[in-house]
Amino acid sequence: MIRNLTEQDKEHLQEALVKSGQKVTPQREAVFTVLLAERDHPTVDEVFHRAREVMPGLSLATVYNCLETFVGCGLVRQVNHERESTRYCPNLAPHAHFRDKATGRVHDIELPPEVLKSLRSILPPGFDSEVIEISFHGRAQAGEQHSN
Amino acid sequence: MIRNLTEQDKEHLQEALVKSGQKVTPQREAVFTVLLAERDHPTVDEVFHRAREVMPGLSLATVYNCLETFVGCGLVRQVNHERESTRYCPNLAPHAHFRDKATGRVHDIELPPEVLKSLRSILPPGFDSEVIEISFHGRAQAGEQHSN
DNA sequence: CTTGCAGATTAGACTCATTCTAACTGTGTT
DNA sequence: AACACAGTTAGAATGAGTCTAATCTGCAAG
Ligand SMILES: [Mn+2]
Ligand SMILES: [Mn+2]
Ligand SMILES: [Zn+2]
Ligand SMILES: [Zn+2]
Repeated sequence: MIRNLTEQDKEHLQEALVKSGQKVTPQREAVFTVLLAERDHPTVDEVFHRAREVMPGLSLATVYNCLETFVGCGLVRQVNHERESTRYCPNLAPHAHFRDKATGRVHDIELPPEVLKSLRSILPPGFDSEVIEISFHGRAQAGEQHSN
Repeated sequence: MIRNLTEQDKEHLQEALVKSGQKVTPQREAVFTVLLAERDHPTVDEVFHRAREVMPGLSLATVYNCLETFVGCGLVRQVNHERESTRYCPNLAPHAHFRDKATGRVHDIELPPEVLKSLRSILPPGFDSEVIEISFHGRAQAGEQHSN
């Protein structure tokens, strides 16, 4: 269930960390592995429990630290929905999030470049946006499986 | 600075409250007045302090209650940005939010119907969204005054 | 080798926005 | 008057997230 990182993934991790002057550690590998294994936008706590199965001594503080580090070096995105616990997403392609009212699950929604562009175009001159967050909230029919 | 509600606004408030089986109270009027007076997306605490100037006995709990009530009956929108305190917005037209990195201020960004439509169109069949939240984060040049 | 250092990890304390609880108030009804 | 009921209130509780201070872990210098 928590299969190991591919060589590709390891390189991706290492490059991003080293590029921002930080080290690859067993804890960071474990946390990153968890994020890639199941792309269901886990909360910190969920990451913590999953990672512990493979590294029992891991602390919650370290999970917070690792995730912050990953966000900082662009390996992972933070996903916020209203006041709920922060979730984490390793999908680096531009996408929106859909939270299912019924299940609480969060799905990735592909964001085509032209839609992104039309969104940017609504900003009046003088407004320069680095981050755009788009989140939907509603119902997804069962059967509409994870476009996770 | 906290000028009174117009007859229009009073009717709007009353209608929304009564329609959902709730009462118009002095506290609710005060909180609503604060929201309409300065449309700068205040936090609960900011609403609290502003409303107190006009109603010194008002409690923080009541401000939370009023705002929740208003959101519930569609008088006001909640605005979330990452993990910051929740803000409140009485602008009922469809719009996005832009948070200025430098000042922390939140600006309303008009959302034209065709952009809203193109956004809805990215949802795969089976996904039915009731709420769409769009937030930008970046820098607004001074001089780009409140498109509040 | 030792030692020193810097970054990383850890447990636990702490913060603070928000929620909850239980007492109280005000208004309208029997 | 006694009651019902929504709303208000102060303060306690919650809990995600942050901070602190004590280790740990490589690695590099002496
Ligand atoms: Mn969100
Ligand atoms: Mn937001
Ligand atoms: Zn995602
Ligand atoms: Zn707004």
